[in-house]
Amino acid sequence: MMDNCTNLGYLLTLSAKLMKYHLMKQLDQENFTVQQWAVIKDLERLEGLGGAENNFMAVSIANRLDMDKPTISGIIKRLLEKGYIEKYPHSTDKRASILKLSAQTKEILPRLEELSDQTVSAAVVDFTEEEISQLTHLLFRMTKNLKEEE
Amino acid sequence: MMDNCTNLGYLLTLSAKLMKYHLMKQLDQENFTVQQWAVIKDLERLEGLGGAENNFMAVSIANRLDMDKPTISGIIKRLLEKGYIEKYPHSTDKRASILKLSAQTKEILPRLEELSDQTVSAAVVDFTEEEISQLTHLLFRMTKNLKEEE
DNA sequence: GAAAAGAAGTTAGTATACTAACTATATCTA
DNA sequence: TAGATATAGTTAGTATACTAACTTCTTTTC
Repeated sequence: MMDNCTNLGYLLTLSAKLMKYHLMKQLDQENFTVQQWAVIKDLERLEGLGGAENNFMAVSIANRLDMDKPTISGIIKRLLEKGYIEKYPHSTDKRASILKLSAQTKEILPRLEELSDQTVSAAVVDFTEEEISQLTHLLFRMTKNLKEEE
Repeated sequence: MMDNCTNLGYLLTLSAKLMKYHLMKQLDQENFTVQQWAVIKDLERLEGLGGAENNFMAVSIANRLDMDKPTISGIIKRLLEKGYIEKYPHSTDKRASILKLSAQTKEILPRLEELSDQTVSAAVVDFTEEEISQLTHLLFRMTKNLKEEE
């Protein structure tokens, strides 16, 4: 039982690392990192839903993507520098900013989506639909267990 | 299909990150990082097998743990600084060093093992033996697919 | 046996993940 | 309404993951 668990921890870490590395290689073609893509993807989803401006604050993005504030602060800084997102003042909170995707980014989004999908597809190339569902379900439960441990 | 794949990528990354964070918290009690523990664990396993001295070179450890040379170089440097490992000259290759666990580290190993096992156990607390085997198997296949993509 | 190619490890740089501490602003409490 | 507490975001520091380039040494080639 314990041997299996140790192997599980190692395989989880290794598979996530390999997946991230492959995705990094793909996104690098368009000058994005994996984390930058995750932020872009999150903003796209929220813009599609048309939610309140508070959803576009750095702290909200950080919460949704399970990131630390200094981490999201740095990522946003670099996305602003690259012109991939734009920053607007919050209507009532002077501390906060509202972040939006730039036109340039919206234009390239389908391409990034494609690159991302290719990576995951390559990882499960020989999986059945049921196996993919199973893996997703098991990972979700694991995530839930770990979050409850906090 | 594509939605499920996107969710899979996200869950894989998230679960690995949560697992690593929990392990980090545990190992921090003994002033180890997750990567340092992985290196220690790898050396312990090899010392147990009593293999050739080449197995204890930095490049060999890097290969076994799927790490880059600069990365392993930095980790080993910090482990040496902490006194957790010791460095000896290679018998024939002046470029290389042989790395061994210090007595201090060997003493604390059972404790680190326990902390590590606790983390993984917490993640699969409500899993059956079969589910753990299944998850391990699916992750292994995913890893294999991604490595073949290189 | 000398030159070319390859390998072990390090350095420099960028991006991130995290803790701790900070500034400025908002909210809560007595 | 003033002081206490909390929050949004940033800075500083450490550790890591990666690319590129470097030094030193070993192996291969002609």
